[in-house]
Amino acid sequence: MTTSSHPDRVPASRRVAAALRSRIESGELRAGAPLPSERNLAEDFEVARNTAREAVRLLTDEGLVHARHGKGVFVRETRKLMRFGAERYSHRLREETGLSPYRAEVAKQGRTARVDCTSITTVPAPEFIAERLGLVAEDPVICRENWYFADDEPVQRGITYIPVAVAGTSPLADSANLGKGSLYARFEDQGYPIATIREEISARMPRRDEKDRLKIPDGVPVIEVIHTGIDPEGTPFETTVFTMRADTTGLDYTIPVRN
Amino acid sequence: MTTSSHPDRVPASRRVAAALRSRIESGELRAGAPLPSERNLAEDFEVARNTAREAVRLLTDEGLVHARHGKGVFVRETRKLMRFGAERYSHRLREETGLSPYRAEVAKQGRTARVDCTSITTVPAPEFIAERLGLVAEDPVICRENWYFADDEPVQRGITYIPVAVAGTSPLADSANLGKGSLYARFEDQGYPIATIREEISARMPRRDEKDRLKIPDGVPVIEVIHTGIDPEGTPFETTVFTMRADTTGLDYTIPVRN
DNA sequence: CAGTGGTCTAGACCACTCA
DNA sequence: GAGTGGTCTAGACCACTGT
Repeated sequence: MTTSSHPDRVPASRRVAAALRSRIESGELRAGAPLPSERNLAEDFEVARNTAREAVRLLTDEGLVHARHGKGVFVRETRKLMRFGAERYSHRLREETGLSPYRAEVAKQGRTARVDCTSITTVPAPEFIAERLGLVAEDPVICRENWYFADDEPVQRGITYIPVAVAGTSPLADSANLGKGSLYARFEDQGYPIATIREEISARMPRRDEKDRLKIPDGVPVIEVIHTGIDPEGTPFETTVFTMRADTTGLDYTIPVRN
Repeated sequence: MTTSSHPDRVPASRRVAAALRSRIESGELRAGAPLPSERNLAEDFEVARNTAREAVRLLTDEGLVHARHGKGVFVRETRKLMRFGAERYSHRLREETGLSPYRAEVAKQGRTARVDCTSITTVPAPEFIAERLGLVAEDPVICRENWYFADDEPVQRGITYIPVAVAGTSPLADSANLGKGSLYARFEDQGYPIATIREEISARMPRRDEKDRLKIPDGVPVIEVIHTGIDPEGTPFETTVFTMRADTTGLDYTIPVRN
């Protein structure tokens, strides 16, 4: 009766993880509180340190806790989300504040925005960009890479593709400093007021380089938005790929439904 | 050991991971192809099996590969996304097809939809629901839990909250079978045609139970959408929390920009 | 310095898959 | 039965953080 083929034996690492998880969910371990050290967990649960470590990793992969080298493992703080919506492209908001959509959003949350334009190049359009801009692949496009910060913390990256015909000789084509109202004001100058946006949204785990540059902790995915700006005639004039960390950033759209 | 003071700063597991990653990105290892077994990797790179295993785990956590017990580790297939947009709430689409928004979307992709309503209960409104429905917390709401499948694969879960005043004695309050056009047709019957939707989007790693029930592989996040349906007078009449796996599902919105 | 997590080793056995 | 990944042990040393 004691031994048999396969009892529903739960691996030790999951048992330890489940115990910790319930102590977190019950509120016994609050946000910011340290977990017992791996060596203590090993002792308390009578497992090897590697097994305790595996348990902690399971929680890390769920985004419940995060480790700080040399300090300990802590219950993750629930961070306030900044949610970005369609109104950030509003002409009125731009006129009232003179700010770019990103700056306006961050200012609204009482934080300090910074945007670094790290590169402006002309490249052949990748296929998925050409599709969205009504070009054929390899057509040249201006490619602007921007990094967005709030209180000096990296928040998102945006890579904007602009047909050369749209950018012309305007600052869009080569100037890092776009002036008052920023990118969308310049599109308006060029004869492309934004009337409609298309936003294609997905989520995935960050690649190593993204994780490093956006300082994304373990167990946190990124949201990827392929954003396309469209003028009143239905002509797309720019596509931007945004990549943002999902624990501090989200989206919020209010959309009329057609009948 | 070769050097003593400051040997190469890159841990062996990351070196192995980087080597595999570049073989994947170069196309040498295509989607669906097996990686060398952990024991082979250990031998080839002259590390312990656990170290090779750690390397594989790094790739798994990036969503690049996935392990199948007893078979091997395989480069993940890029699966075609089903993207859900606002037009799925369109009255016209409903009239033309007689289908619920989900069924219409899945049919459009040539797959077979199934929706299981697993529970209908009346509960006190959680705070975040009460906020969105203009209620006070604890007000009773109908709570409908639905599971959505495409070709018998689980795709998403939706938990819909409806004020009892809205549901009345209609099928919304208690019937799993909602009839032609489904949920949004019934709201229309009750005097709440959908005019506007608000969609709040975030992403996170799945909890253990979500991972199991949605059959989500390692390294794949979920997208969470808090959807609120609003009538022409601006009255919200239902809020649904959707949870969907991010490797097969996405969102696609076309939104007019206010000036 | 002591204590923490990060990496690594060299084994072992279990659970699953497939020929 | 042979080969795969999954779990586990009992050590070891390194890197980082505090005092």
